[in-house]
Amino acid sequence: MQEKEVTIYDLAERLNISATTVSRGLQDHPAINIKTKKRIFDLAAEMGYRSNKFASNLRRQKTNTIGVIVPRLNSLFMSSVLSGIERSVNNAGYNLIISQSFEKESKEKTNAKTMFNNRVDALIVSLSSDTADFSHFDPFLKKNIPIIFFDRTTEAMNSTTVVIDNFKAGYLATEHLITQGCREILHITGNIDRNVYADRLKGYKKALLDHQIDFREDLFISNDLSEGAMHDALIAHVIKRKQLPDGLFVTNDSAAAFALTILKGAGLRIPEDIAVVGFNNDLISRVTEPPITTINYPGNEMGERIARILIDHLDGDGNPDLNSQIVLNTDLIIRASSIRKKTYE
Amino acid sequence: MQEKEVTIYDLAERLNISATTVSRGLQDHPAINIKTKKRIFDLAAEMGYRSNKFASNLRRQKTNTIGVIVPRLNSLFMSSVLSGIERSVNNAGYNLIISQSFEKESKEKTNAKTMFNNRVDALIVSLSSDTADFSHFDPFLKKNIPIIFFDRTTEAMNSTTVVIDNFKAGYLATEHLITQGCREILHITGNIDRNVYADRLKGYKKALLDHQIDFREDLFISNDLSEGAMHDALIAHVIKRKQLPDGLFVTNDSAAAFALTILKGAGLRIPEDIAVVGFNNDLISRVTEPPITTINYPGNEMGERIARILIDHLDGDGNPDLNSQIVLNTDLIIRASSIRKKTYE
DNA sequence: TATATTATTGCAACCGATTGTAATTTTTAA
DNA sequence: TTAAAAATTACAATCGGTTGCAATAATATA
Repeated sequence: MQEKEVTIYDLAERLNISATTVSRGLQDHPAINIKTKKRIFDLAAEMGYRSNKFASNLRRQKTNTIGVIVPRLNSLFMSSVLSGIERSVNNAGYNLIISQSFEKESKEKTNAKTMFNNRVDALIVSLSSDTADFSHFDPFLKKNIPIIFFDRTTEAMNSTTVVIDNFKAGYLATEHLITQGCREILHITGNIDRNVYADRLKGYKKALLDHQIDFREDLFISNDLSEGAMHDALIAHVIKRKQLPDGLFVTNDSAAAFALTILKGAGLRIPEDIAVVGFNNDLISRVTEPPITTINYPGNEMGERIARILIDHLDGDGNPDLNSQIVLNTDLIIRASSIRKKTYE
Repeated sequence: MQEKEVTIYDLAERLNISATTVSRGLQDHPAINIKTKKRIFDLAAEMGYRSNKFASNLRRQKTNTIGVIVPRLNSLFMSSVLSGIERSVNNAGYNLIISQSFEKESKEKTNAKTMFNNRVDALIVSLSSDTADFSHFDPFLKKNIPIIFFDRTTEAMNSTTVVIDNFKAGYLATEHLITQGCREILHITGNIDRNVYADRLKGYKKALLDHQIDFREDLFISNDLSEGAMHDALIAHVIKRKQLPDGLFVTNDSAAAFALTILKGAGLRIPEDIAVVGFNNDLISRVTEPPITTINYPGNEMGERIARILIDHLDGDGNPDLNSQIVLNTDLIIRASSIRKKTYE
């Protein structure tokens, strides 16, 4: 039942030419006569030939595979990025192996090892929130396998990074809240060892500074952004203590949506009591009541950008200057969760 | 700079034994003396040896890779399933290649071809919504490569399928609305050539029947569940025509959330005017106002189940009875979007 | 001590494609 | 018509493990 696999030797035998010629013919090598190529392709199609990637990889020491390690797949942002990467990379003849770290350094290390053993030609990484040690990427560097970090990056390794301007985004979000009359703006974000959160925080602080508002430690919370964490943060630290801020800037839309729900559950009005701004422009930010003001995060564009850089590098002559810092632009998307002043006042 | 790759021949030479013994030693072959094994492992670690999967795959004609094709990654349900699959499959020493069809048959076909050429040991598929032709799976069948369909399945190929009881789920959702006093229940779902939507529709119809409510064609809409489609469906067909239903059962939570937002935007009260039930128990169903009653879809469990079946098959003696139909249980999760009667009435 | 068992290890072919170099054929130039 | 140049094609080694079978070493049995 199991059909025998067709090899270039089978094709060669049937065509009375050498396997070499078949191999070159299939690769459209210029040295092969066009008529011969046609005969090869025709027979290959007829016999249902498929190239054996392992033999090819083994010989060429290249896999045409790119590994991706991300914290999680389940956000609109992440799947947009992946979508962008996949499209570009596929067109260039590469495959993707995708894995999730589930925000854990240990899983990220395991994934990296797997990618390494699978001999990916390049690695694309968005770091897990608690990754502090980067030694799992050393093997790639040693073998000159390019790594690109995006979104959650690090300066600890000087690879290429692709990010948005998180500082600006944090600034815009905060300034918007200030413009809307907020003076006590709570900022809830992730592990500030991560660039994205650190930079947003810097933007937040700068906006406060520029508007003569003092930064207050008690208006800054760093947690894992889970529903439970948001609940604890808002209920225990804010609501029960009657330290009601008048603005809330949360570092992602899911967490912002949790926050919104929790605050409403506590009887607060959004945006009248507390104006809320999220981050990412995930679907979820548009279906809450009120919909959430957020930062647009151009995932697709980011993905395509990443792919292009890698492909140019891999298909080019591998020039080693693969450590540029690419910063994409972002915008603020204003929705009802933060509008407290008429624009035509 | 580029470090030379260490092979079993390097190890063999250093240990003064044959490559054969090294190979067997690394595989923990019983014929190899335990002391020899230790020497091999120690040296391997010291020299930074890594197995070359291509050479191994080439020789063994097996890749230890499992392919996954899904419509999209960006739903809590899908990423739960993948998470479940990945965990189990990783433990058993397999890798995953994941790709998205973006709900398009053409992309699904391309993905399938890629998987085939990458010689995955098995394929896991949730069909794109418009896949009507299944010939892209034929090559797998011919080569006895197992395929498991989950969620979006087909009976056109007799492979193993893993699904939830969509009929029951549809029934429960509908009956719940009826219990809440709804009599004109609009059902919006996807392409009913797909089992999931067809079965939910059957459940919907049966529930109506059991409660002496006639099925009305005008209370059934099949579309692509996008925001635009929901908008068109609700605005054009329902609201403008003043055919106000009193219940709405939407086949996934994102679409239900869109619907909720659109209806509220049109001035309708949920659940007083229209009670709403979604499907999947995605995060989004919990943050709308009101939160949406939905069907719990145990993604993780489904993923682990799929992985177990495959691994048992692959690691076992490949007994060919790989065409069972597995149906997982589901529940209704009641939230405010559908509660119109006090439970203690 | 001789012989039979059992435990270890190694030889050599093989998986299927790729590629430097050489050989052959075809085309062009003299 | 013949030598030189260009176009095609083929030989054979190579990539790095894997595995059937033979060979050798160690241990047990008579």
